[in-house]
Amino acid sequence: MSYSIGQVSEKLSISPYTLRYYDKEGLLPFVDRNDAGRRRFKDNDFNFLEVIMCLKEADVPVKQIGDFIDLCMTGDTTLQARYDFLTEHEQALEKKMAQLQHTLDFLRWKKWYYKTALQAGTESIHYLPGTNHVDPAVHVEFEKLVANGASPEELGKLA
Amino acid sequence: MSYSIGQVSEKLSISPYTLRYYDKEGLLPFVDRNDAGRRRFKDNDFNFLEVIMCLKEADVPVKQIGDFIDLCMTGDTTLQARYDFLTEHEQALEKKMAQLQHTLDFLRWKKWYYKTALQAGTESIHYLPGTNHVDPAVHVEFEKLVANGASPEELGKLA
DNA sequence: ATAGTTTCTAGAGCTGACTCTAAGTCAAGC
DNA sequence: GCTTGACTTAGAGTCAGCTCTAGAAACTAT
Repeated sequence: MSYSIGQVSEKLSISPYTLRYYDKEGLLPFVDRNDAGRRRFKDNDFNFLEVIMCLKEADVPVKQIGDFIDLCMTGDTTLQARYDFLTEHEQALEKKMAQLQHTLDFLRWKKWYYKTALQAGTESIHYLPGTNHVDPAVHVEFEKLVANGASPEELGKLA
Repeated sequence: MSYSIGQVSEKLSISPYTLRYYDKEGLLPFVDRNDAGRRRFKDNDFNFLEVIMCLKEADVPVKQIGDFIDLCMTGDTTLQARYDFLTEHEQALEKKMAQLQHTLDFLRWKKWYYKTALQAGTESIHYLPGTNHVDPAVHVEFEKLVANGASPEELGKLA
């Protein structure tokens, strides 16, 4: 069973332009061609494509994905290097997810800030008296609620 | 207390170029200028900068961050819109984190694939007999281990 | 006062990742 | 045989998000 670039494009929701671009960048050296020079993807190629999409999702630059594919094509001598490559990006991803959790918590504190402002009808309840500058005590209050067991997610929810 | 662009750059580890670029894009309308036209950041401005960096971290495009800052400058009539904006990006971020968890699990299954190949000294243990195509049963085996309570993270770890 | 550092603006340049155009090839249906 | 549509290449164009340059003005330290 083999697939044209259009069929692969359809299956993976990637434009044929992008697939050709990946090929040009050396990400698809495993793809065969027919007599007319047209790309014929095999079933096994989807394993590679899956890895490529995974690494893209993990924000690995196209060039580095190409390096990994090169390792794959070289054979068993690169097994350790491939393992190390994946470990490196696993760690980067873990770090990123921790960072995003931080970001999410910040977003939720800001939601609580606006929720309470909405309930008061004005943001000025959060300002230092006589200014339009936020009172640092407001964030402290939020942190206190969280420390007492409230979840940031729930605190941000509008009734 | 006020801060020059260089001091802010230092504090937040953002280049002055980038700060000026953000200003040009309308992200910093709250920043004052001195008589000579130089930017003077106030303590309160760091609240805005914190929000800007948070939204950047959440992959919100610069233009949309500008829209949010515009809402902030407009006053209490936009409280609901600001709350909704944050909710929208909270949801996008939750979705993204779920996707990244998927990606992480995939990375770990591939680590296990290479770990077992390394232990065997060759990737060919995963191939269908007489081919260099991966046997789909290999992934099934991994999934079985996970279903039986093994953690993908541990399975991928080299002894 | 002067040298060195920092800042200012406008605008050019860069990078990554596509995205498309042009001109041509090939396969399928009428 | 001829049209239609999917494919090919090389190379140009686009977009976001910086990043830097040039030339002028303004602080800072001696």
